[in-house]
Amino acid sequence: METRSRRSGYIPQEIEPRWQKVWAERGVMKADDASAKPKFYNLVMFPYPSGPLHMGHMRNYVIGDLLSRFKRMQGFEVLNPMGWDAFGLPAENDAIKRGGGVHPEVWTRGNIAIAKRQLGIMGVLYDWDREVTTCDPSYYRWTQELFLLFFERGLAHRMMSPVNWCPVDKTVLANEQVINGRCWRHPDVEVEKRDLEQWFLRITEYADRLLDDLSLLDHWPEKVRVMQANWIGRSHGVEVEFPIDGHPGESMRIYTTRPDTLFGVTFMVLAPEHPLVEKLTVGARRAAVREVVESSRKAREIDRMSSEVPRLGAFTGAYAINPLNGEKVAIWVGDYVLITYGTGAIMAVPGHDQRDFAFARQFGLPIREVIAPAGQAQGELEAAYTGPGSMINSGEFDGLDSKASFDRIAEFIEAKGIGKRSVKYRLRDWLISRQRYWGCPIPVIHCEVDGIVAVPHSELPVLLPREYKPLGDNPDFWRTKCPKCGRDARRETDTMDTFIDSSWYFLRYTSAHNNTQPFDSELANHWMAVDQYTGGIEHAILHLLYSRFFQKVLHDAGRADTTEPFARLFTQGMIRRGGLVMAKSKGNGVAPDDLVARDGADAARVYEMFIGPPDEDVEWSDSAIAGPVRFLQHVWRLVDAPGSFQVTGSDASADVLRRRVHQAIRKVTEDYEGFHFNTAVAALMELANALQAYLAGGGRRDDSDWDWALRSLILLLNPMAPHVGEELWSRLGGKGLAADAAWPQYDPASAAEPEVTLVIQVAGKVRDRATVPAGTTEGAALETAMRSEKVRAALAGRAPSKVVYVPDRLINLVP
RNA sequence: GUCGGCGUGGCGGAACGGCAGACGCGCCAGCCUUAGGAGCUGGUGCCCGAAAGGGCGUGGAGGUUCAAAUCCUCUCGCCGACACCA
Repeated sequence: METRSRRSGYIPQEIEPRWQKVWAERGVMKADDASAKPKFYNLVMFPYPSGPLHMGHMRNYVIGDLLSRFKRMQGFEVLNPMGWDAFGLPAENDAIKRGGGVHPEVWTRGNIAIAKRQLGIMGVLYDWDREVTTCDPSYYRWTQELFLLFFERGLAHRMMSPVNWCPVDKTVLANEQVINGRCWRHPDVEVEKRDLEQWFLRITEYADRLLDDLSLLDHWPEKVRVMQANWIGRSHGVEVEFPIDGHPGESMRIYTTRPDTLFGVTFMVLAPEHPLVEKLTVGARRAAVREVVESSRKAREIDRMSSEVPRLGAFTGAYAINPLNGEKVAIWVGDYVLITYGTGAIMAVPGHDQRDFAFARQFGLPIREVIAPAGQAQGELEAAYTGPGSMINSGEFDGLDSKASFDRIAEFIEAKGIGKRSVKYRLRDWLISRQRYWGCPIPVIHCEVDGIVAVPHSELPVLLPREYKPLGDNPDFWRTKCPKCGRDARRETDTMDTFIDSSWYFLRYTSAHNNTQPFDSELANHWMAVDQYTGGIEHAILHLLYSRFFQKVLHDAGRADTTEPFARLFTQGMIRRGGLVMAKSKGNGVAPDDLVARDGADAARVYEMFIGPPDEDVEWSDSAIAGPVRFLQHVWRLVDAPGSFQVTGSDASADVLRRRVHQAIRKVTEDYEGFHFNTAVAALMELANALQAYLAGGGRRDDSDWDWALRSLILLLNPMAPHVGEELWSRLGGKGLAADAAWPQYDPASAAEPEVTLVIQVAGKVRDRATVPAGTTEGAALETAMRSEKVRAALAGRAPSKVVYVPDRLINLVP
């Protein structure tokens, strides 16, 4: 491929490898644990090495590298590590697909090598001494250690449960990995429900803290915090016992967040799986009820999740007694009630709950109004009224405000001993068992006598066998002895969800070679929390919630001071091409290798920053990279090619040049800090244009103003285009590496413009402009405005009745 | 359905309530050149006009304000998340 830059003298292919070598040799991005400088832990979500990286992935790493270089120049000791989320199904699937028997480890290691090389040619630097690879025994032995820590603290347990099963991956999935009833990896594959005994982590014990501490994360995107809060789904309600008519001692316990509607209950509904269904159903209703139970069991998860009517439902023949008003209400079984939430049973208030309303309509059940919006009953309802109002048809509670009555009624219920206040969560415990080979083995042993026994710490790691087949099919792996009694025992053959691996890797980076514990607490406390975490929004719930959970458990275990792992979070947008997200599977990826070969890494980096706001999705353009290419050539010629600009005779003022530089330093610094990289590029281009205008006006290249202006440009550009930065810095005789240079400082007074353009409006319309000294008074501005013929014409003889003056900006004359 | 985000030139996108369209791509004209997919100079929202100048313009309709892309209400369109959680 031909380069675009034959004539400019800027040949990226000649300088890039040279500087990459220098950075590596001098250990530019090595983090010093003992540095006296303020620390800055800059982290980009580590990748799953599934193959070559494309420019969609690269956006992330360029942002991270830019920040690391910027923060270093600002005087921080930067920790900027990288690693590989290397366990996972794609390694197995790919190995199977190719049929050639490629071992997942070989596949994974190969991909790591490719990605690592690609990061290198893009000029992206890391402290590779701290590299972690989650599939390496030197890492997963500590994942196992942490599992045992959870186990010993009662936070890891095994239980029988209806779980999500992906028939393609042949493994169970966490709730978080089921999207609309489908597997997160296979959007066209519906998950099945199976009853299996599985390992869970008790994340629900941390639900309150995970929710409440979101308020500490004021540098996280609001969107992510809202998503996590919704996922945790805490609700405050009341559990109430409804006695069963004709079954003394038996009662139906329901959960409601609307105790103010208790007088509006016209029927009750049990989930099909509820144990009372079998007990309560009367003979004549048995067939109909069984039909509902069977159909909903067989119904595909996806249908059951749909809120479309018709629903499955049947009357059981039994009645409950409303403990508040003594009314007998029919008990139904209905598939819209979930056994997994609350008590698996509800009181139905069709007047004020849309789901109950639909069910009542479908089966011709009564509807009663107990909340009136403006104190007035609405009569026949077309839909449930779910808003606030005052209570009616509610005995002694009539007239109470529906919202305010919550506590009144809750107290009443508690006083009568028929129920109690209760908090429920949508969040479920985290299912971590996976029936796969390529994952971290769960370090426990099943003994017929001693039950579940932890593998002794001294015997870790439980190594994955080399042979690629399910662990359950590998007796050499699972045949073992009980550590307690020494009898024959069976090793656990499930591996862990790979999200466990990534829930603590940021801690491992702080002492990546520690061989006595997962991480050194002192070093972790030094570097944590991560000051800046950058990654994709797709992890808003999964990875970010799990990592927060781990951090809190490790805090409770006395291993870490910090309770939140990531102080500041940035979620970058995705890059599309041809309207689709850039992805290997879509065949629309742009290889960094090709761009580097043609235009150089710096142009590719600048283009990725210039392409649009980093938090938004953007469309890749194959032609628009020409702008950044020209820009870098332009900068190059400012340093290197004295004769290449026409002199046009415009003014060359050193004052103007100095001002432009101070303005650019301010703008670029603020934009880097605020993640406005696209406008930072624009500011750098403007500065380059200002330097050129200075030359075009006959400005001299041998004075100190020029030299300082040029060096400032190079340093501001350096985090974004580091190879050009180093090369030109050294050609200008800069001391040391640009990467080690101090960030330019600006002086606000020197950045201020002495003259401003005053916009002159008449009745809010721009009629003229005038150049006036900064700080012009209102009186002088008005005088200037009235001298304008255009203004006088617009006023047409009328005198302004009102004058609005915004100093140094605008004057508006209102007739 | 609920919640959230976004609608600005041919294109990507700028714009503390105060000059709409910075910066760039593309395009047009000129210069330089053996050559141009290089470089340099200028132009480029739309309409009327030779020009000077004028009018109109940030999805649509209202509103607040001296002043609205920006704030408020309604509405249309696109995108995303959640989706029977009682």
